[in-house]
Amino acid sequence: MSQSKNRIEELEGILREGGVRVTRQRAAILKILAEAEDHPDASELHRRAKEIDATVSLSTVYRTLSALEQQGVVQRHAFENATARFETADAPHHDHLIDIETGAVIEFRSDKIEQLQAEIAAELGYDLVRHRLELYCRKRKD
Amino acid sequence: MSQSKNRIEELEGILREGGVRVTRQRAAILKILAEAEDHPDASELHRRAKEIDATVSLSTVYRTLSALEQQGVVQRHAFENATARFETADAPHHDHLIDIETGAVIEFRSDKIEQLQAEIAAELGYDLVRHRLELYCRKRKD
DNA sequence: TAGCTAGTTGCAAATGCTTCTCATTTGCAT
DNA sequence: ATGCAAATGAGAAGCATTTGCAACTAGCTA
Repeated sequence: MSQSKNRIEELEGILREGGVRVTRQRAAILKILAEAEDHPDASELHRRAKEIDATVSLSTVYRTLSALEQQGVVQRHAFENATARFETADAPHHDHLIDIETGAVIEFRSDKIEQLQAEIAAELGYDLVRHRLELYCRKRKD
Repeated sequence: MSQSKNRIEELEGILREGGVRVTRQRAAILKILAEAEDHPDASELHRRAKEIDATVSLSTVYRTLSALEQQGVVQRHAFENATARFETADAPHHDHLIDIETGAVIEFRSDKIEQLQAEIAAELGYDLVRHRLELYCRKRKD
């Protein structure tokens, strides 16, 4: 896991450069986020972070997530009928497929769709700033 | 406006068939919705509905919207950092472009994107049930 | 047409997620 | 080491939305 250790140090560096202090609590949250393979929400992050540092409060989780989001280190997603979920913003841009039975999230990317979106915006006289594309699916039965 | 009058009677019929009573309050909300050219939120609908029937409460607006949504008569949208907005579900399926400066909503449709979405879901072993595609844009300057 | 009854209503209180307040603590530049 | 602005924990506050409850009413029934 020295891989993720480097990752974490890198993220801490980004924060310090952005004038954001790396506290014990933030280090814990950062570690949890960097190692997360899923898209946890604030209370799940809180639960996990407390295992590293029991003093982390839910307020701090929210405050840290906002700070990290502003630094571009974390991305926030608001999927349908659910609390906000988070992921580190290291992977290249992607959209999400949500399993409506389990809540599992799968990442995917389609350059064709990306391009079509920009074209549509342009046709309507707009510049595309960002988008949200979510596919709500059910596992194929057959 | 006898056009929209028919529309409203049609919607009322759908409700009655679904075992949902058409009360004074619901009739008012339905009329507002049928005539709306935009995508109002609950409190805006409340404001407008009160002009027809001053007794309509915000609770009833919410309860009615839920009922209408369940009957498939209304669609609910949760755009970024905003309260839920509603529209009648009569127009064929479409996605939305949101002007991030004014909050204005423009509807569009791309069969190519629709098709690509289904293909992506299939490739990942899923059946696409529904999706959400929103383009957050800024009006082109020049 | 009057009556019945389950569905609806308004109001206020409750929810649940997220943000804020404030007194106290702490990172980190000097 | 010191100082001080930034960060923290605990709990209160916000806000959109939902819910409990007692009073009403749509609309079927006789």
